[in-house]
Amino acid sequence: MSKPGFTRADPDARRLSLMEATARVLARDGASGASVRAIALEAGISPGLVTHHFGGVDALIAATYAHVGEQVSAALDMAVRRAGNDPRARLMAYVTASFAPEIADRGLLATWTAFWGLVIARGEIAELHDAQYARYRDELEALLAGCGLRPTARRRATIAIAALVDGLWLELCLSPGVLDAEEARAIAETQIAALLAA
Amino acid sequence: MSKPGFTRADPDARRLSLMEATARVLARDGASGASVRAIALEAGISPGLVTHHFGGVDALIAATYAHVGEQVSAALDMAVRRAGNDPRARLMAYVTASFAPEIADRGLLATWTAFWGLVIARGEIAELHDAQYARYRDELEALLAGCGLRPTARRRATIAIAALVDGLWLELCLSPGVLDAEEARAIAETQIAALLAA
DNA sequence: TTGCTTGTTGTACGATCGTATAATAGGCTG
DNA sequence: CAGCCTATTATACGATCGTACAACAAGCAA
Repeated sequence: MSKPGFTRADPDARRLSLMEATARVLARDGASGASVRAIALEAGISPGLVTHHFGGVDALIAATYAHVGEQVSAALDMAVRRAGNDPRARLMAYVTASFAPEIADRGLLATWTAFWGLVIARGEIAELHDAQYARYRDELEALLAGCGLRPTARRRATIAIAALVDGLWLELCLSPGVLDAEEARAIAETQIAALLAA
Repeated sequence: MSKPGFTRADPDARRLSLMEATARVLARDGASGASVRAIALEAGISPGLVTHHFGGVDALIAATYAHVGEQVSAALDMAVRRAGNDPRARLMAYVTASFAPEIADRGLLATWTAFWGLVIARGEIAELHDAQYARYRDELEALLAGCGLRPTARRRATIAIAALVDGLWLELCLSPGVLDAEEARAIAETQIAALLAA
């Protein structure tokens, strides 16, 4: 029983740990610091594995974006499930969860920022963003439907709330001193109330 | 009268042309493509001039951000001035101008994205963002005051509208297919009406 | 145990990065 | 015209980039 020089991991597990390492590097050093070597060092493995498992750095960042998006989506869904059955409470839980410390996080913004940079530089990646954002909007629209908003008004209300939440989230990440999560929640609640009253 | 190998430009003019070249490169190739050599090539000068005039690439990008911010601010002010004297019309002109093709532009988003990346990687640059965004919010708040919004409600209304406009602008840049400038304007108008009615 | 598959490492290569530096030359001053 | 100032160029250097590739070894199958 000699100690092995390295452990042979399941490919999926290795891919997962690489994506998590990428997210950490992105959060710490920003997009320009997310090199293959830095990510491999963070994950505790050799740089060559990035090519082996993902074929390239762009693909790894794209996969990381998708993975982080899944996590965020899961966290929001969890918040909705915990909110009980009242439609209005469910909607507010969804929105409020976006301002929780784990979501309105500068590191998470770094992941998004890096990905937006890829969207611009390489057009084909834009489809990934569109798909992810469409799903986000669909969930929001379903919650709005539950609140009794009539179908013709749903589309614009969905876009409005999504934009408002995105803007509040962005400012919460970039300038935490300007407003806090509670105020963001209060602002969102006021606007949502106005939308549902119409 | 022999043709000169290069023209000796006024330092301020050269700095300006370098910032404009940086914005173009950022728009075309994204943050990762904005290297000293690429920018110098775009500006039609030698790479060494970047160091000479700005001392480094980060400073050039920061200066470009400030410059582009000035231009955007000027464009919004111009829209307000053209709107006449009606306070409500002035506010809507300010907001609507944010969705104009020159502002809701993917290239402009690239500049912002690159800068947000710097904000994360190098904390001292965050102050520049805070200052710029504070000025933006101040202008918005002044327009809201003109509409007769009582002082205690101004702060939150300002943040709400700023966030909404930012979110709409972001989505307009990233996924032009989802909504257009006119729909963004209509959504903003509805929300603003609700805020002013309260 | 033996053999095979393949995850993993380490190294190496060419390209490109940011920046420092010396030489060049435009353009104004006297 | 002579002379200075400095914007500008061209080159060079070390570091780091992404990726390719061959050798190694972990772990399962037989």
